[in-house]
Amino acid sequence: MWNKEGFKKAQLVLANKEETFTLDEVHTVAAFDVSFQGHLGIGVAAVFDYFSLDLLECQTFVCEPYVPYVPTFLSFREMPYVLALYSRLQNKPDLLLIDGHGKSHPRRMGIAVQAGLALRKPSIGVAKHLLYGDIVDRERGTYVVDPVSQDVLAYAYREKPRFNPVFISVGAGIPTVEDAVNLVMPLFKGHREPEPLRYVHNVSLNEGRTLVHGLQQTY
DNA sequence: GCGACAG
DNA sequence: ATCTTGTCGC
Repeated sequence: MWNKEGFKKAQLVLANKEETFTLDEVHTVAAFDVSFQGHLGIGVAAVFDYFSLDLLECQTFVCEPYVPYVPTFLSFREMPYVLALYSRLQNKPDLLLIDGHGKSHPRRMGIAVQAGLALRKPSIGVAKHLLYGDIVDRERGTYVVDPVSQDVLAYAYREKPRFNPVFISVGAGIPTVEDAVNLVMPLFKGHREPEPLRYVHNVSLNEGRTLVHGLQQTY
């Protein structure tokens, strides 16, 4: 079984791990997302051309989650999907885009960080809700800073003035929040979330509904 | 003790 | 995340 203390220790150990990889030229980007239908989790990964946003590949992985969702331990629930999906990708991407936080996490160990470390690939987290940190308005925009160290943890980005922000944070292999923002900006096309994440989210929901319908026809 | 809490 | 109906607006 699992327990919070064990998870927390694992996160603290990982937090000291060295990142032996860095971001070089970005030609392709892969987005990951997981949705849930009943007792099943539907993970989806899609690879896109970074510049044209042409879809190069899309993979799906369905299985029951091993652990429940517990705040600050999301990665232990969703990482299995990310790892399985990545291994199935024929086109290994240059950059990972993860639905969730990176270092904007109480122990700097959001799922985007763990995914980047595990797969040895630069990664960025894009979350729809704040998990940890204080919102501060600065001249250059709205940021999330650590309440203790004041470190900049994320950038709150609004594609349009009326949109709720998404929180862009560094996962692994990327120096600063500014770098993460610069890398993700070209992927926004008028919606709250960047296109690759919108795509995998939609596929995940559709796959889930298809599965449910298929099961219902069994009755 | 109180409030917050990615997906 | 998911459970859920209609509704306002570009």
